[in-house]
Amino acid sequence: MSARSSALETLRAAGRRITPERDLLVRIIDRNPHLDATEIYRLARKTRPRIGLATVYRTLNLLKELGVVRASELGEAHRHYEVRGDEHVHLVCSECGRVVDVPAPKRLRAQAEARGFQVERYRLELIGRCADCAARCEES
Amino acid sequence: MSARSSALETLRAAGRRITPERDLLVRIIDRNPHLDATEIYRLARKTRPRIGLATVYRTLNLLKELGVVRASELGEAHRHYEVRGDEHVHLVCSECGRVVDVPAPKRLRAQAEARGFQVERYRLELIGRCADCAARCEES
DNA sequence: ATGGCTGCAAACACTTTGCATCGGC
DNA sequence: GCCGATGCAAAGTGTTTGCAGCCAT
Repeated sequence: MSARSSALETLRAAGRRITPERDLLVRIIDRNPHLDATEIYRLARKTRPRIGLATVYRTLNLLKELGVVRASELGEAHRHYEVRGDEHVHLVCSECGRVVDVPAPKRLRAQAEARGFQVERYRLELIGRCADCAARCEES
Repeated sequence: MSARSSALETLRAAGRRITPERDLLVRIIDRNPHLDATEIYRLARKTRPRIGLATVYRTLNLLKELGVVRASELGEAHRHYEVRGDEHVHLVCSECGRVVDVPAPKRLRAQAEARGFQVERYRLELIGRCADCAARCEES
C-alpha cells in the first residue's frame, strides 16, 4: 500500500474528509521528504494555485496528529516534514543542506529504557559535511 | 575552571567586551540548563530589570558563535540553550517536560563517518515519559 | 443539506535589526 | 575617547486563528 493511499485511509478512519488539497499535500510530502511548510506550499501552488498557506499548516498539523507525518527541525532551521516510516537518523550537511537518512540504531532506546525512561519517539540529527562537500573542501 | 569564567575568558580571547549583561546571562545559562530565551530574559530581569530581550538574543547568538552554548529545540518547542560540555542525549519527558541528560554513545559518530559523512555536531532527543511520570501513569 | 474545510487576512509568537545612547577598554 | 554593546521600538519570519463561503459526505 502506498504511503499516499495509507494516509488517505487514515484520514477516512479518523472521520476526516478527503479533500483535493489534502490529497495533493500528502502526495507532495510523500515524494519529497524534508520539505518545510513554505516549500510544500510553493510546490502545491503549481498544481493548485488557489491553495492557501493556512491550509498547508492546518493539513500538516492534522497529519502530524494522525501520525502520518513527523516534523523535525533540521540543523537549526525551520520545521521539516516527512511521512513517518521506520525510525531513522538524519545526516544533515552543513554545506549543501542535503539530508541523508540512515536506519536508526536500536541501542539508544534500550539505553534510555534501562533508566526507566519510556521512549515514545526520538529526534536525531547529525550535522556535518556530506561526502561530496567534504571532498570539495579537501581539493580547494 | 567554572563554566562562567571559561566563557568570559572566551569572550576576552575573541576580543569581545565583558559586560555585566553578558556575565549575568552566562551565569543564568550555566546554572539553569535548557531554558529558552524568554525564560532567560525573565530570570535576567530579576537581577537587572532594565535588560532588553534583544540583548538576550544577541548574547545567545554570540555565545553560540563562540561555541560557549549550544541551542536545541526540545520536543517540538522553542529553542533552548545550555553551556556546551560533553556531548549528550536529551531525554525529554512528554508529560512534565523535564529534561534529563545522559552521556552520548560514541558509535553514532562512527557509523555516520563510515559513510563518508564528517560529523560536526549532533542533536539527539528522545521524547517519552520519565520514570516518575511513567509511575504516575501506572497507578492512575 | 449540514458540518467540516478552505482561502483570505489579521493576529501571534519568536527573533532580528536600526538607531541613539551608554560604558568597557 | 573610541567603538562596541545596550535598550527600545519597529520590522521580519514562521505559524495560528477568525470568519464567510464552499464542497465532501
